[in-house]
Amino acid sequence: MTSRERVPQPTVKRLSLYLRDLEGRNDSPRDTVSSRDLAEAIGVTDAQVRKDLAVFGQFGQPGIGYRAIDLRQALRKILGTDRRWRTVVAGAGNIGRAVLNYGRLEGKGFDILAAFDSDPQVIGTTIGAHRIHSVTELEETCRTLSAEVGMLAVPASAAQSVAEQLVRGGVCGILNFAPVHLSLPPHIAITSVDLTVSLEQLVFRIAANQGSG
Amino acid sequence: MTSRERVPQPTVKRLSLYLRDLEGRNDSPRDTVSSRDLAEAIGVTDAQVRKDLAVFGQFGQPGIGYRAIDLRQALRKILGTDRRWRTVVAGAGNIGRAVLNYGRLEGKGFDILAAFDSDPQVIGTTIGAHRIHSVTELEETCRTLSAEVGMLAVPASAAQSVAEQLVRGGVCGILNFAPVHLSLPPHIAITSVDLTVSLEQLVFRIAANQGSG
DNA sequence: CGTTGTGAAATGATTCACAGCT
DNA sequence: AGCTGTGAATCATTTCACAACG
Repeated sequence: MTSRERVPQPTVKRLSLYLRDLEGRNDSPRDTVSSRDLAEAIGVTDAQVRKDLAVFGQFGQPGIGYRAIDLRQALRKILGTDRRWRTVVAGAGNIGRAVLNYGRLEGKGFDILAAFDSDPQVIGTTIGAHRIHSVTELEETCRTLSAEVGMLAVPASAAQSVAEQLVRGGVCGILNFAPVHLSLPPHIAITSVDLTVSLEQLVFRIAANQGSG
Repeated sequence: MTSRERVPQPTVKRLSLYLRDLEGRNDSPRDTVSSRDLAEAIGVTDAQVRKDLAVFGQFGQPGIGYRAIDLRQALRKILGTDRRWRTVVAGAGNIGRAVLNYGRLEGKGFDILAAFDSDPQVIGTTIGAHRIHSVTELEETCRTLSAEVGMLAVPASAAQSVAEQLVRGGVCGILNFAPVHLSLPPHIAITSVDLTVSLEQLVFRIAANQGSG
């Protein structure tokens, strides 16, 4: 596979969207999909689709398109969802609960091996078939389980500290739901999701739409 | 205010992050913050901060920095959180519940006026002080309430249809949690949040780190 | 003929570097 | 001296347009 060092960030996001579309189809082994099909499905240009896929090699056949099944498998491999990821969840508040109940994560390759919270009322309870452990055990448990991915759903005030515990526990990537910037060693991958930021983007665009008629 | 038509998308996102940082400070009326401070807080360069802010005018004083209180207020105005937004929530499953319980939305200017679901077991119950109505009433209720923003947290299979109902109900922006691309008129603003896409970005980057490690 | 893959051109975003203000 | 605002330069991404292929 092409070296992953020079992949445009926007491309990675779109690859996920192409894959999402392909996973939603039930195609027979010979079904093909064109760059135009995928482009319409996610709302970009067909040239964009071809450029995105070309970063990782040649998947298509001129005059025909892409074999849906093969492309799907190739995208899974590129994105890393062709294997399983040992995952833990830190924080069982609002967002943590939603994640633990989400269910579709296992199907996408993410095995939730443990969940943690600091609230004595919550520790020991079960959410979405996952038992909640004390956050004091987080670091050691992560190490024992060889956890690779941490989903961080604790309050902003605790986020940096718990993130550092995850890192000491050996995780190499954190999905951060807390509304703070995490400062961690550069070899730790971080992706952040912030509801407020998303809402602000939305209403900015509403205002922009209205301003320009 | 400068025309909103030519604002780089990445800038809008960073403005939210600057604001998030400023909201987390408790500053006295004379406190100032430099582009370097903000840059470190969110992990970008100081030149980037100045360029971002310069899009909307001149807020700073050479040699001094930005007055924290003023900058915060300016960012709220730019992003649209200096006013209130009439908001509804469609879908009271996992994600809808997390949103309804989230609590901090009101403080950010988003008034949740109504929530809807299709499940008879859920209709009539109360989640986070919000009563759940039948989705059959969605369009009319949105119109009656003059709803402006819809948060879409229904299953993928229902998302396009419910989104269209929101639009007919008069909302002008949708925060889409469903894992599908929405096709709506161009005057409707859409921001999408997809847990799976975020996770795939994360694990792609983990693999990239290890490949070049 | 339809469709891919891809250089070349165009557009967009970030960084540099420094004049000018406090 | 410290810091902003900004034109110019660099870097990144997207779009164009078309040769080559099935």
